[in-house]
Amino acid sequence: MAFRFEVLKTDPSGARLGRLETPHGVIETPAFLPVGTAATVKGLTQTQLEELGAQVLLANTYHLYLRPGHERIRALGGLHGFMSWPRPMLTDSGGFQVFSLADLRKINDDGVTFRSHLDGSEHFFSPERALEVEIALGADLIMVLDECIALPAEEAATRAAARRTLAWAERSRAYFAAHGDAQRQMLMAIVQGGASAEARRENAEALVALDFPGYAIGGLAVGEPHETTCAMAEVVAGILPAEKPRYLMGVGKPEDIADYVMRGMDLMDCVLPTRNARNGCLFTSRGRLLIRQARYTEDPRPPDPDCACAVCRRYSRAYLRHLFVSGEILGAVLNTFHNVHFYLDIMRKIREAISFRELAGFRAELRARFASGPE
RNA sequence: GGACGGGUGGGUGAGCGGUUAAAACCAGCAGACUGUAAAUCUGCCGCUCCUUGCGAGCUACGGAGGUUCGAAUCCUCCCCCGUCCA
Repeated sequence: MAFRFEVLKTDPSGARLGRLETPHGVIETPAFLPVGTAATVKGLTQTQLEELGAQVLLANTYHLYLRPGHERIRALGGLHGFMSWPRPMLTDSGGFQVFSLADLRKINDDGVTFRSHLDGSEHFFSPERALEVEIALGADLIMVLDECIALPAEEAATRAAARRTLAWAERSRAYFAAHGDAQRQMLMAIVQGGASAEARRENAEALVALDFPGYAIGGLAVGEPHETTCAMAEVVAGILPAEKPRYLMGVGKPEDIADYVMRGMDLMDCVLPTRNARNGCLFTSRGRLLIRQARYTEDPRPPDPDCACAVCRRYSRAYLRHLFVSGEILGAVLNTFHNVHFYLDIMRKIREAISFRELAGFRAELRARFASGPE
């Protein structure tokens, strides 16, 4: 059995400590996935990611299909061989691009027609086509194509997107049964339903009936209040089978992550640590630190005095500010290294807290410190 | 000594009679970023005041005069800078 998920321990809060076995190794959950859309976590080498303890990376089906092309990647050893990443990978289907590239696509029940942001050419993605590409890419965990809508949304639009996502999940399952290999890849369904508890519940129940080996919750963290995100995660978690992994897509802010874990989430990914790093925002145990600010010009302290990462052990705020302000590429690298460390470290501490059954206390402490502000 | 071309806000540099406190870019200051079209985007960026308003006053386009209802824009003189000719 190539894939096996096991819940080792639960916390009174609802958090789960688990292990997900994949063909490329074990993922200890809850886990955070650094985002490597174009087969690279922008700014970091694979060696650095290994040092940081990244267990699993996310890449993007749509972007890699456009460039360099999935067949090319297949011929070069799949995603793992191509990018030289020995550990587990997950590919997102392109469903998020339905949302983020809304101006460049048309959608109907058959699938999505994208106009490439690279050269304007048209490309049709159906649930089957997305899977064909994902099978070629060869990630361990692969996602069904879904329709991710913007929030707030009308109830009718919400339900239509959820219904379409469900129909596509069914087609995806059939296609994967015929063309995929369940020993090699785990196909995960995505629950939609916007900010409507009723739509979420209905969608989750229908998807559970299709018996996927794992489930994701999509369409959240697109601008709605944190309470809504939590409420939706909670509703869906109550329906998903306890013995299968759960992936909350696209979250979240550091101070919110424990809240999602407490709703029973096992996997999470987010561009915040990497994108914000490139834009000069460092996450520290005492909140966000905008390295460009004039106050750090002569500050000899490390970004986060309580951080043990290689950047904080070696470099000052003054130096990182200089690099950022000068547009030096090393600034982006060091900031990214620190931020990814920060996220992975939070998850490590969360796993530890669950094993001691004290996640609620850890969460409260994390939030309070994070809100105190740097200095 | 002569002939041209120039001197604009922290910098580069538009404007060439009124809608110009003065384009644009850079620098500076601040903010945003949630399954990455992002090393991106947004706001502020002469001074002072307040009832913070598409508010009021002041100062400003090398210097001094002048023309005009009105000048960074036109005229005169002066001072600088560049290129070329002696």
